[in-house]
Amino acid sequence: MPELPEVETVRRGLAPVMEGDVIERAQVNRPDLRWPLPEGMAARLTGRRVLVLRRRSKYLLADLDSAETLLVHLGMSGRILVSGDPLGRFAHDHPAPQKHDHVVLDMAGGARVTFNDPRRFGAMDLMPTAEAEAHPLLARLGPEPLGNAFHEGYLVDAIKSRTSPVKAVLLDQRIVSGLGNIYVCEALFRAGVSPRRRARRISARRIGRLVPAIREVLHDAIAAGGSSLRDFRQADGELGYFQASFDVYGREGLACRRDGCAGTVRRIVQSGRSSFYCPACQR
DNA sequence: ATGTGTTCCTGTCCGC
DNA sequence: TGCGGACAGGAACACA
Repeated sequence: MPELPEVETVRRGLAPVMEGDVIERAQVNRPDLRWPLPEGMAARLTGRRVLVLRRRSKYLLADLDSAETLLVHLGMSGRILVSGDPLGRFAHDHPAPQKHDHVVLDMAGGARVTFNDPRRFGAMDLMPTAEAEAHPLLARLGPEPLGNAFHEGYLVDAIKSRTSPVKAVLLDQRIVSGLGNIYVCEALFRAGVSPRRRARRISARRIGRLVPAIREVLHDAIAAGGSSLRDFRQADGELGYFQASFDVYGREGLACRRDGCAGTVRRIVQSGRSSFYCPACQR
């Protein structure tokens, strides 16, 4: 579910109530998500001050004053909601507990941070802050798509041996980290590249269009507070609204939105996932 | 090394 | 209303 823009939206919502504040109480309602939760997680979080809330790819990282870092991944259906914020930035009252509220953090300042994940594809872990980048889930991630290390020369080199369709290659987090099914489809549309095209068969010139297309669609989505399909919410419970700007994702059978294009958006399945594209303007 | 299919889990939607 | 099947924003894992 949440891709980079949604995770960044959550981070921006959580940072004002978590950074600098102390976790007064940590309630852990089940022993596992995708994997077992770390040993003694509740005790290791209780009384700890959150120094910084960072994002790496689709992971949230909270650096604590115990020199440990809490890693959170939202999987497909994970949500984090804030309530009870005394400064009025979020709902003042705590809502009734919901099914699948797996972890609840009460901050000393009054805010409550609730992690809810029906499908439990999400994950949490705790590690020494100094070893965060070496964590197995983070160590092999490719560059951030919005960072300086992601550029035309890098991408040309990274995919030059890849014979898979570019759609599958851009979903590979080792190539570039943070894209998911929606934003790969949308970026390929903006760049005019077919999701079916073999990665190594894309000219450098067209890769030169793909890189800014990826950056732009992510920037646009972050500015819109992410995309809300089914269950994504910003930390304050509001819906993101980027889904209204989708050109192809979920638009099977509808008219291509590019000016002057008479094409119809198609859906195909590639390595088990839906791809949406306009066959008339993506080559 | 690279490519592909399966799997984890719950919920929703659509057709009958 | 109920039931079965398809599908869902991820990504580790097993195996060709």
